[in-house]
Amino acid sequence: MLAALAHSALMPRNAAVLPFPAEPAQHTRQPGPQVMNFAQDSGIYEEGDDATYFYKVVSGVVRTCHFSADGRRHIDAFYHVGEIFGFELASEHRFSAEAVTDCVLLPCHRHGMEEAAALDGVAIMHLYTYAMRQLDRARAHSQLLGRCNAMQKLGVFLLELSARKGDAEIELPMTRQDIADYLGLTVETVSRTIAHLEKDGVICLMRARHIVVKDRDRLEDLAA
Amino acid sequence: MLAALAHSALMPRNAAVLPFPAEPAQHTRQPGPQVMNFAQDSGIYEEGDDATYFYKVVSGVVRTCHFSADGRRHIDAFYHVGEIFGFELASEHRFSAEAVTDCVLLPCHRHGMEEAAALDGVAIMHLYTYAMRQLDRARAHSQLLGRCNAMQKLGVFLLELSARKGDAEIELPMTRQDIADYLGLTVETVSRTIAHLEKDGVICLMRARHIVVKDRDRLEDLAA
DNA sequence: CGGATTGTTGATTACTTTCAACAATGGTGG
DNA sequence: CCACCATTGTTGAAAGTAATCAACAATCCG
Repeated sequence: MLAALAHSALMPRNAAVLPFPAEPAQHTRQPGPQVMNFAQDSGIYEEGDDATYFYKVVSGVVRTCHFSADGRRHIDAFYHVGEIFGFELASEHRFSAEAVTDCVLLPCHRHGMEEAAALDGVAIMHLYTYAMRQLDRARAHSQLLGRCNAMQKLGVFLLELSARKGDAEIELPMTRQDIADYLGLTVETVSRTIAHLEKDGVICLMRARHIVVKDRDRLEDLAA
Repeated sequence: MLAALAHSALMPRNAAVLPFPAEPAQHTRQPGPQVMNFAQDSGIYEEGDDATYFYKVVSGVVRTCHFSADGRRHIDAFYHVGEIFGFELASEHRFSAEAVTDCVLLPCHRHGMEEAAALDGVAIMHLYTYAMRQLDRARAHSQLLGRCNAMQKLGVFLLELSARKGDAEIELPMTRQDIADYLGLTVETVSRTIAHLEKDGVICLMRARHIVVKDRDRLEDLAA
């Protein structure tokens, strides 16, 4: 069991990885019949739905979000290939989930996971590790929202996307509105801030959704 | 094991409870020699310290925080009696912890916990439950920081304190600066917003640290 | 009592939002 | 294949909210 912990420590910091269901599904060119397809902007589940299933992203990007009484949307997180979302402690989902792009998802039955955990110490250790990683992510996000101005928020956001891809060239899967709702800004501010970064030569805006990080150091200074 | 899950579901939503160490310590009038005392504003651990110990609050209030390069402080969370803080996935603490008031804390050895978890399915289930509860808390905080104005932030903050105590009369253990750093505001804005709430008759400011919620409904409307 | 800390209040500034208009893009059907 | 329309993104001007700078009041300790 402690070996499982040690192993976890070696995994990438923010990865949302669970060992179930079996990995093969994401490696096959033709995903088995157990995967589901979701069109861009379609809902996967809604806040308050029974959390019977959680999902692993096989391809595409997913957002989890919450709508407040006055109609404003808060995006809690984006989930990329290989990541897990929708796993809850409570019986209901606390956020809605929607497809940012066309997606292939692998739905996993929650009770299956819990039964596996009951039988298998390693499985539950993974559950725990998953929860703690998500926690780190959520805390980092709180810090970003609480302490930073628009420029810093965008800086961190772009650096994260770039780091995830391991490349200075970023293809944004989400709209400006998505970015705004994730960073606690408005579309206009996101747009203006990106324009400002381009004017300063920190990034190059090839197309609206295609950005190249020109000066990573300066971006990191901003994001500090 | 599933019984343990069901039990967890009955516990208060945001409680940060772990079964270790044994509960008796918090019930004795004279805590045993294993507890530690911390004076107000003293540091418990610093960001980057080895996360050898985590802590349970026996009395007092603790804040976990992070200092950014430009000297600004972000308070991640406040921990009250019975709650656990400083439990990490990584080997180092990601935040500093400080005593908001004079505190009595019960330090717990991390490896002790992990060994217990390795041997005991219920123990690790509690670990998992703890992590997921903290996650809910962190996500709610992100939402608050990302989507709300000063008035709404203060509304939610005061309602939480009031709910925790189960009383409309609140004794604030923290300074305005603490509140500001927790809500992503400045001291001045916190002070002004509280004054505004008082002028509107929503709260009554007995002393700076002693607030009575006069009109809970209106406060909830603000906080929505 | 006196000094330091904490909290309040006022005036000004800065940043972000809001409102508005327009440009670019992408998908669809003729 | 192109034109058209809806969606998405950008930019400008004005307004609003919170931050900053500054001064003062209240409170807490020694």
